[in-house]
Amino acid sequence: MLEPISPSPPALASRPVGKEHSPLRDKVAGEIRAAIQAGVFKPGDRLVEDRLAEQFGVSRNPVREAIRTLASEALIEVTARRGAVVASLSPQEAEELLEVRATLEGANARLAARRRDPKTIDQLKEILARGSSAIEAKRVDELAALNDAFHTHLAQAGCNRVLVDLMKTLRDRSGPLFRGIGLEFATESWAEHASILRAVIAGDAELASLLAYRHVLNAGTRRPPEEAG
Amino acid sequence: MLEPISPSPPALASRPVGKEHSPLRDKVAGEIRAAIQAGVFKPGDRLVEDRLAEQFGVSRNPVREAIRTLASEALIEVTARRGAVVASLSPQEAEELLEVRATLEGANARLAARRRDPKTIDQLKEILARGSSAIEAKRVDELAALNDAFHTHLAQAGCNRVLVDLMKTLRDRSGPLFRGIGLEFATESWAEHASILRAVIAGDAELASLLAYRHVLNAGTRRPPEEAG
DNA sequence: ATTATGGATACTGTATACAATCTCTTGGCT
DNA sequence: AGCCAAGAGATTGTATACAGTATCCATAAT
Repeated sequence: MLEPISPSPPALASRPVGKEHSPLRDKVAGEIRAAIQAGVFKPGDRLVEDRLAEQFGVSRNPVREAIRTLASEALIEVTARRGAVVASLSPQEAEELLEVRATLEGANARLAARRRDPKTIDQLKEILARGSSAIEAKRVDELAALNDAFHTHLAQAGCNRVLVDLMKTLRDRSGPLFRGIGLEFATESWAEHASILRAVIAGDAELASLLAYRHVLNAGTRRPPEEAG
Repeated sequence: MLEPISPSPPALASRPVGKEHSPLRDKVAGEIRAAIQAGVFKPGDRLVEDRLAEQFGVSRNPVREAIRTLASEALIEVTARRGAVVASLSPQEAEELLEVRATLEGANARLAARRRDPKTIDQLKEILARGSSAIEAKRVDELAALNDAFHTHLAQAGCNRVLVDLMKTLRDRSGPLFRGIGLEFATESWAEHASILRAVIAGDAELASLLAYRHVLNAGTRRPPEEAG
């Protein structure tokens, strides 16, 4: 998670002839994002450029560019000449965020139900099944990834790229709210996923929209206001 | 628009002791943003770091950071090792973008109607009146700014900061679609603003939402698919 | 003519250096 | 003891340098 980023995955012999390697700023941004999602970097933690640069084995420049990107995603908060800290969600902000997410998830579910793309629906069924198994077997740790997969594929089913990108950003941003969720919560949440998918398959756009909207708000209310900013 | 950015507005004698000056990256980002909105930089135009740095009288570093920010806002498109170009909106993308904008404007109008903040409503009335005058006097050039002001204040009336920021970003992003609008279009659009505000004042949340939603979509359909990407 | 090939040029990616500013501590004063 | 000031250290802001790629054009071969 916090190890140096080799200039390129040293695949075979030596391949400094970068061909399909992404810029360091992207790798760094990805690492920091992952660290925030995983809770390695907690809300309020300072992100010191020198420190990050050293940890990743790069210069400060890619780090600074990564910071700008993450700031635009509201995952971190940057104050001029004072540096960046991991964003905190005040109860107020959390509520606002969930309201917007709910609205967009609702709009997307409506689109998905109108479209009913068989391929994507099959993938959603598959994910749903895997989630159910995980819950039955009480493998809670897998559920965060499966939840993300479900929402990602549902977004794809809506087939609106602007919406896909926005929902992903908002989902990442609201991530800290849902870390370390219990089995009980996960079960309810997963049942809601099933209902949403049923409505989508049935082509019931308004029901799908309403269920998706409430799914997000429900998730918020199940979780008491915490993580003050 | 494209003149050098002095390290700080050279107010009095010399004030290198920066106190309330913003970083160059922000000024540069602002300048580029403005240039895109104003049509000085057109969709597809390349943004060469060296060139920008020289034009603004700064080094490439602030320019690069500004580019990351603008890329996150989807105002420009960056390809690794190939640089940045001003974003183009394909008809498909434009439609998707307007659908999302309409959804969010609708959600926001609903919130605004529930809240009915007197102060903000007064400001909206004022803006509406000024726009009407401008239309009567056929001062079309003022309308872009007034339109933005109306939507900005309507967003404030909704009182959801997440929504405010998102809608602003999407509005900027859809800006190129509405450049150089005719008086006829502006008149229709402004009449819709009046209806929305009436619904908000009446506290009719569902009507306000519907009108705001349609207002955005109407604006899109009045304008034939153009600006291919 | 068309397509390859080579190299020159332009541009982006990354690192390093220095300046400006902030933060925190130390010392002195009341 | 408590508070203000000065200075040292830490950190961000900006500029510059160089390396790695991409792009373009001239030239040559088919």
